[in-house]
Amino acid sequence: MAERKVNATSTQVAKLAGVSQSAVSRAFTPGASIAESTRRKVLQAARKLGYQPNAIARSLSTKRSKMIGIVIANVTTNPFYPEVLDALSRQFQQRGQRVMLFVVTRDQNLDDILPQLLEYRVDGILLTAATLSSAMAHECARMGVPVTLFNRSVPDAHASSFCCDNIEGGRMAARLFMKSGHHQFAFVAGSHDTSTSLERERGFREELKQHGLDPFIEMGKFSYQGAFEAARRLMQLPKSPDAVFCANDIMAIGVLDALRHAEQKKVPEDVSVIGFDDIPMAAWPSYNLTTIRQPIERMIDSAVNDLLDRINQDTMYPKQELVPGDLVVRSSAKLPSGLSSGWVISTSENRPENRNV
Amino acid sequence: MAERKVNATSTQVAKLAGVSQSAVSRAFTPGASIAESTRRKVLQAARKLGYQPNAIARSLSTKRSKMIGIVIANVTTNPFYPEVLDALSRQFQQRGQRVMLFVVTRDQNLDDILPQLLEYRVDGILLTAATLSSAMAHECARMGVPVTLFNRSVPDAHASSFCCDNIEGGRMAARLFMKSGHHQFAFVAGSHDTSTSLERERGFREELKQHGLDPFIEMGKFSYQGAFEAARRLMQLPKSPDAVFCANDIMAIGVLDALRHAEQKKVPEDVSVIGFDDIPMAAWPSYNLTTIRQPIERMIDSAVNDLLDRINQDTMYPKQELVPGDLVVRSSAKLPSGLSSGWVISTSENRPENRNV
DNA sequence: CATAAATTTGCATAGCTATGCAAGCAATCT
DNA sequence: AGATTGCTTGCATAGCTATGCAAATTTATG
Repeated sequence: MAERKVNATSTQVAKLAGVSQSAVSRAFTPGASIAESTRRKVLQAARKLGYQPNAIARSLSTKRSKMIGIVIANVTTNPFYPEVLDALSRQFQQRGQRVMLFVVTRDQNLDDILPQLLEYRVDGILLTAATLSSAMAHECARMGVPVTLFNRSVPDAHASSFCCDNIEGGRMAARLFMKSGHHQFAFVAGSHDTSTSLERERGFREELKQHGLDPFIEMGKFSYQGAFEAARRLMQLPKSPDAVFCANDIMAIGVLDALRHAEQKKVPEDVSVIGFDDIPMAAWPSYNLTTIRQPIERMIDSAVNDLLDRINQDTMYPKQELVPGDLVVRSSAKLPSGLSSGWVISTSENRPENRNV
Repeated sequence: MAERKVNATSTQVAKLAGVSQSAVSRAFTPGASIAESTRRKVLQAARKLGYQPNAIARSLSTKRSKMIGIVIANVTTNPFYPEVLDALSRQFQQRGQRVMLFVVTRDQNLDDILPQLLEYRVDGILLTAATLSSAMAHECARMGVPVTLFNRSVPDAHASSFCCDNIEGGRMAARLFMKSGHHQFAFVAGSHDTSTSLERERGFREELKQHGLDPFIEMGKFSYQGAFEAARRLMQLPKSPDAVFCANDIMAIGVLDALRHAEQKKVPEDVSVIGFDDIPMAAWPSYNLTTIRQPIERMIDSAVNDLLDRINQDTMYPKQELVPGDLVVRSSAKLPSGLSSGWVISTSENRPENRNV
């Protein structure tokens, strides 16, 4: 590795091409004022020297890093989040933004890591499965860095937020259970301090309450294993539930496995299970999970657009958006008469399941 | 968002603290020559102005961005990779490096995206589930940016590479199958141009060949769905296999589901299945997959250490490391006499399965 | 107390690119 | 031909921090 040439600079390229350093800069700036002939000269010299513009220097000069900070949690415990990360990364990439990534644990304090993003002068911040302290929200606002929350509702008006309509999702689950004649209901929660879990629980509860019903609640810790154990506890109850709604799919799958393999229950004959998210595994024949689908692509599109818009015009106000989820009917929950497996029930239209992923 | 203060600079802090700009810089540089009393003055002024050092400017000045470029694929199709990403991100974070992330598809050409990393002057590059053209390897070497491959063997000597011993893994699978009296063997490949799949196939083949045996090969496209279909094709064969080794766990799970739900086969009574990776799902009671475990943490540790070492001393040569995998015995493959489920067979020791994740 | 040694400080500059401005130039119009 | 217009170009500087070096200050030593 002897030759380790030091990186060429625009000045060196300029010298070789016989032009000024400004010309080199302009040759690499789309839309800059430069004659086609000199641009060619510059590019040729650049190629000869292996020159590549220095994005760090550019960032310093333009005060735009073209980097977005993404903070994400649960990436190994819930397949929904790799899906989100993939879509986000692809979108930003396509819109000319780089991604600075932080993978955190649910209990990790963001107040330590947001400063690290701000230090690099990211143009915007996107938080997934993570919450924002209001001190930090304020700090970001002060630095003029817009923040968007994905899948968490917003603590104050300093940040945008894009969520699935969790409350309505919970209601849909409750309605489906009731229509198909269940009697004992249960909710397997993720945690007691996460808006997604709380809201799904609330919708579920409220809808049941209108019929004078009340669900058991068990804690599934947002994990397969936690939900597995929660299901076992539920089955110990004197009046064990025949309808279990879970705060997400990975927990629903844990519940299914516990029911079938540890409790000798048949699904959906003995117990019906509904999840939330519609991760790819939900469609596997081992599970065939009835669930509320979050329209990831649409949600991500909105979130990315909002963030980039707010980066480009700092007059814009943060926005809160609620995207409706779709009930995907498969066979982990008993069907009411008139409904058959393989249908997607959305607020606007119903259609056979036919997913392109 | 009226007040959007412009970010404070070290010069402003210096003025307020009544010291020079250099003093401010030194106050934020661990180990710099500065009196404790002035450091306190500086920090106090900094707090008052909400000053935070500008990492972009620092990078320009020090010629170290403290950023690592990570390129990763398959993040939604194989749970192994979220696991890898999580570990990598955590490790780098802990060692004071930021992560610039690119999520790619398997067919995407890295030659378009590596320049984007180099443009930001990342200190090093880590590629996972992605291959490196030798032109790009050369380019990185020329820029003095070390590259490490994770889970891909190396195309030339310009990059380090950390892999599980795939060939030996394939051999272990073949030996287990043969010891427990199987007769027809099959391998479900990922793709024909990926070193992991090719090497696992090679080990499997070679070991069988020593006993005059030869496996069927089917293509599973590195996905659940692809392997599901591959399994169905295998079962159409006149002498359908009773022992199927898959290039990874997610495909093994696809095969299991196809056997059970589409082909009415019992596992392992009719067909034995072995996977590779030991993703968390492999331990779920629905699957109980016998598999070759890749020791992720150990591999990541080595890879991260190697990369950081090469960043700090450019005299070091790239390294190729092969980490042995462990055979994890569960119940998706018939057991030879004397072996019981729940054991981990490694090259150095055998022990009951007891995993801390 | 005087001197040597060690520590702290500020000055000046490097690191690389983008861009406002004025000057240069060619093309167009009258 | 002379005046206008519009495009290109280079100059000079800003953007923010780190650091070698010499000067200034403090501490230790005899």
